[in-house]
Formats: sequence, C-alpha cells, structure tokens
Amino acid sequence: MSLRYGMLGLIADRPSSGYDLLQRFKKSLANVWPATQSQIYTELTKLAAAGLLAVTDEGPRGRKEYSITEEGRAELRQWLAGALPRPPRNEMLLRVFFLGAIAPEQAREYMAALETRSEKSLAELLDLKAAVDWDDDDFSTYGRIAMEWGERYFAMNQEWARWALKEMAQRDNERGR
Amino acid sequence: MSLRYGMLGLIADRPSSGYDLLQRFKKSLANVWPATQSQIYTELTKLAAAGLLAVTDEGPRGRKEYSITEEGRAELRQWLAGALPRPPRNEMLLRVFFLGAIAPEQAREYMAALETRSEKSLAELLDLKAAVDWDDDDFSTYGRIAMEWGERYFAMNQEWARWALKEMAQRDNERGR
DNA sequence: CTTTTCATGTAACAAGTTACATGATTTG
DNA sequence: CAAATCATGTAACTTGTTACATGAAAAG
Repeated sequence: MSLRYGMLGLIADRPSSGYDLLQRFKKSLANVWPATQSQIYTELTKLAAAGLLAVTDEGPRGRKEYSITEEGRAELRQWLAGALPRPPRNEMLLRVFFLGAIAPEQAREYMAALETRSEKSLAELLDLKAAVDWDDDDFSTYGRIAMEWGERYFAMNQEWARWALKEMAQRDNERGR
Repeated sequence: MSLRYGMLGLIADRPSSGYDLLQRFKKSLANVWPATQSQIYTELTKLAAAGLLAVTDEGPRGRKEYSITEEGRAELRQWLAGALPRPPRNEMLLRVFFLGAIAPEQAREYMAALETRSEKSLAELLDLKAAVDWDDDDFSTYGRIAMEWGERYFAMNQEWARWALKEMAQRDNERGR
C-alpha cells in the first residue's frame, strides 16, 4: 500500500515517467522502500485510472510523463497525517532468537557479519551524503533528516553487534571452564 | 518465508500446538515477527506435510502438539547459516521524505508522535525485561541480546526524533525572518 | 448455565516478487 | 550496425491480512 504513496510523493515533487520513477526509487528510496519495475508500471496505471495522477506529456518510445492531480495531493496528505505505521518485521532479529540452534562459532559469524555490514552501510551512506548536492527545499531538508536516521541506525547496529559478540564470548568462556 | 523458520525455531526450543505457538508469538516475537492465527495453522499443516514437523501428542479439543524432526532442524540451521537478510522496508522513514507536502505544524506533529512512541516502546520493553525470568539457556541468552537491540533502537529513535524537531524548528524560524 | 478460553480450520483479498515479453532510440 | 539505454506492459507465484466458521472444555 505504501508503494502508491511513495510514487505519489515523488511525482508531487516532480512529474516523472515510469522509467524516471524506477531510477528515483533506486537512487533515493532504495533502502527505505524498494520498488520493482513491474510494480511501478502496474501502479501507475491504477493511479491514473483513479484520477490521482494524470498523463501530462508524451515523449519518444511511448514515454508517458505523469503529474499529480489535486485528488492525488489530497490522498498523499491524508496518508501523511494518518496513524503512525507499525514497525516492520525484522528477520535479522528473528534469527538472533534462534542462534542457539547452531554452533557457537557459526553464531559468532552471524553477528560478525552484521557488524561488518553495518559498518559498510554507514560508509556508503556517508559517501552518498557527500555526493548529493543539498538544496534547501523541502525534499532536501527531509531527505537529510531521513539520512541522519540511517547514520544513527547503522552506528547503533554496529555497536550493538560488537557488544553482543563480547557477551557471547564471555558466555562461551564461562561454559568452557 | 521467515514465518516457517520462526515456527521451527520456537518448536525446536519446545514442542507446541498451534494455539501455544500463537501465544508464544504474541508474547516473545510480537515486535519482531507478528503472526496471525490463520497463518500459523496453515503453515503448521504444510510443515508437517513436508516432514519438518511431526504430531507427537494429541490432547482434548482436538489439540495437536508438534515437535521438530531432524529434517526440520536441518532446515532451521540452514536458514540461520544463510546469507544476511536484507533490511526491511521502512514506512515510517518513507513518510519523512514527503513531509514537505503537509503544513509544517503537521510535520512537527508526526515527528513528535514518533518521539512519544519511541519513549513508550522503550518503557514497555524495560517492563517486559524486568518481568521475564531469565535463564541461562540459549533461548534466554539470545533473547536478551535481541532485547538489547530493542532498547538501543528505541533510544536511538527517540533521540533522532528530538534532533529532527530542533532542525525543523530552526528552519521554520529562518524562513519566518 | 453462561462466559471465557482453548482449539482448529478455510476463503477471499491485497501486496510484493520473479520472470517473461516486446520494441524504439541513442551512442560508439 | 551492434550494444546500451530507454520505455512499457503482463502473468504466475508467494506471502501476508481479514474475515468467516465451528465447536469442545473449563471456570465462575
């Protein structure tokens, strides 16, 4: 359901074709709300049929550029003002619960991989942050706020994984005695 | 797909009926991997048909108790040792990107609600932590590690939301001038 | 004897993924 | 002219949600 709002939000910022949207999803929303090509085109048709988007230009190779309508804007605002979304399922944590089912060494590897990935993700995010040319429009402002969340999130994960590895090592030691 | 492993993991720890599983999901995995009654019973049937679980006891009111089989254990281990899961979609953050589409006051309310909820979730988690009687078995050990993640996560979210509110206020002030 | 809890199951729907399928235009 | 990029669309499948449907046993 959020896909449609992601699309509405991007198009509200700037009119786009399906292809444009696909690139924009990849570039700016990949880590927040991935979308596939197939999904985007299907939803585009539905949104246009519902009157939330309208084709405002056509280009070569059948390119259709969509713009948001007033109804679309209203729908977007309603979503933004709605009840807080519930936190998503977390497969990474689910696995942690069951780490007792594998050998301690393998469990350690899992946590170590999480630590490494968090570190890498953080580095990538910082690169991206440096590469983007930040405006002072709404989209940039809130984009920076979202990015700040990512930085804090990855840093937290890294620290937690490191802490967990220590806890696990300590427990293994005590057992060894 | 993870549902089945969540079920396998719980049953590996202790044989359970569908009803038991439903309670256990609610009690310990609700925030990590919610599961509905309908899903659980459907999957239980499939897992038994696939030989990953077996009915090892029957009680009153048609109660069937399932235990994990060796094949089931192997399947669980394989999942645990597999590639890292990708981070989930994040609707909460997706909304942040588009906060420019509503009035500043409403955007402020959204962030304030996030802050409040994080604080509340953290408090609830700490209550739960105090209520559980922690063993030193695997399940408790990794349960505590997962809970630690929750604590850090909610704290991080609260701090971030507070920071974002300041950023937003500052920007509004600058614009007002 | 009434309500709550225990207990299981099915069906319709919504959202997301993967794979298939096609073709025009631009660039080297 | 060959390859890359632009551009759109459909179908089958998987996962998850909501609602429907039923009934036995325990507790007050």
